[in-house]
Amino acid sequence: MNHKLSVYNTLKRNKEVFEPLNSPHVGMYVCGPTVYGDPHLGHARSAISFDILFRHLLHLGYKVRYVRNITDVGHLENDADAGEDKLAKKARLEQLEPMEVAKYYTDRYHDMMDLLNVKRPSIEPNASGHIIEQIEMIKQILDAGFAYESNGSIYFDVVKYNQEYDYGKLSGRILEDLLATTRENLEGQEEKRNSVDFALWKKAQPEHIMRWDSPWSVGFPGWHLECSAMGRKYLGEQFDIHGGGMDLLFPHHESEIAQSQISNHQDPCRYWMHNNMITINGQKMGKSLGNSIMLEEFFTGSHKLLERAYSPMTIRFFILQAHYRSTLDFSNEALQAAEKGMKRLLQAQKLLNSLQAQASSNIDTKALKQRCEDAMNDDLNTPMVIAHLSEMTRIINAANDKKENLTTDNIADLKEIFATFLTKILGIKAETENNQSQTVEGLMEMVLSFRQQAKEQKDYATSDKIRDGLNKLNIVVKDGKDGVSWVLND
RNA sequence: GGUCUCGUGACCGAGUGGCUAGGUACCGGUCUGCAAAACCGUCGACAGCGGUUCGAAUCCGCUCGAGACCUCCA
Repeated sequence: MNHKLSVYNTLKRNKEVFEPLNSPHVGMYVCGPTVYGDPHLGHARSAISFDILFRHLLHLGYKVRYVRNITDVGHLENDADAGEDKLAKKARLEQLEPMEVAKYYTDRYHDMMDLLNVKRPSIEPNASGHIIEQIEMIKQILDAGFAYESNGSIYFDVVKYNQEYDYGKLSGRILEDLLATTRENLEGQEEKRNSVDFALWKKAQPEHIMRWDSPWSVGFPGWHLECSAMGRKYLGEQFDIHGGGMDLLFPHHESEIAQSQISNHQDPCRYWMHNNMITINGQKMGKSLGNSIMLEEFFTGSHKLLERAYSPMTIRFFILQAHYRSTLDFSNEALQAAEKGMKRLLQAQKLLNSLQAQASSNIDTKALKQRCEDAMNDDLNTPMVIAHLSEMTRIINAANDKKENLTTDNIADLKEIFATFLTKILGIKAETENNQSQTVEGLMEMVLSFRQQAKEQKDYATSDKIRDGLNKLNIVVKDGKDGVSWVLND
């Protein structure tokens, strides 16, 4: 097994060699979506970033249990007691059962992730299905004396915690600063001892639909608790990797650490990994800013900022062209550049099957493969892998033009490299043909034979008419030196 | 206001001291009845100022600019 993988650990603010607690097993938890809205580009970035990690760990031979939750309860609208459960609020607006909304958007999320070729996690627990585990954890924290009850709600005592532990070790926050900079206009703070305290359990208001019984009140769990409870249940008191978007770093992940320290007497995980945001005109794309573009809008082109539709694979490749810890700026131009670049790689991969081998070569394909391995092992440097694949694409094309020699072994190596890195790890594959492709194939062959006939008779008026007509149907005819071919633009 | 991150050629985006990724666009070429596509090639940058160093996009300082978190957020 290759042990050279290093990852950037937010906790240490440095790259570290990855060493699992119980090799070859790896436990990995990633914060999943809140299912009260349609998935947008940001969801894709997080899911794809950790999909790459998942795939690479599998490639390295690890046995990975990948847990990604579905948040279907718990998030308060704000920290005030007026905070109505997000799902319930949405449900009221749409006159639907809360769980109906959750199911609908969970399915939507799955559909979009499938299109993006994101592997499904090993376990995908719902917060609503783990109320008992969450109550159990609250009891432990209460017993330890780090939480208190106030009017039926339970709060985590952050100030007390910070006297023995470090609330801020992950996010770099300093408690004094937090206490000094808390906003004054938030209401409902009177239940808390300190403004920084966060809810473990909230008593439900009468109009609150989603509610569960507990020793303290009929209510619902606080918003940091589900990940701690479900992570512990499925991965143990301490596991290897916890991931999520950078915007979850504080207070969500910081609070998870506090909860685990008290209930499990240790950090929940050893490596914290965070993907960066997607920006639009330099600003974070986010639901609250109202500037997010839904994934379906990309696939159909139905958004005013989109010049046209972009396929799921284009979106995936676009995301992988940037490192997961960098911000990535959206633009039509960048998307189209990604699309062309991706098609070029896929074309080269296809070309490998028809390449003629030569007796000797001065291309070192073993070294090229190692460079791809090294790039992935260096904190998942997917843009570097793509750069290497582009270099190989140039070589493949040159070999196809008889300007470069490749041996049988070279070609086999290249096939393996593309299959491993492009297909298996980056998860980039040719868009699936439509199911009528056989018919279309036959039709095209026939139409193009007519055109060929016209051309041979120098009847260019007819041949161009055929070509222009096909163009209008988004079929591009390509006259190459080895005959005619065509492609259906999407 | 506090904490932090970032500023790379027309655009996106790698690169933590010397060998100056990659993609797209542009331009040139190959191919072609023409065109498109495809392929090949070239050009092109490190926000500004100062410092450290034999040598800096890369380290340090300052200035300017952008952004993130501190409130639900991938």
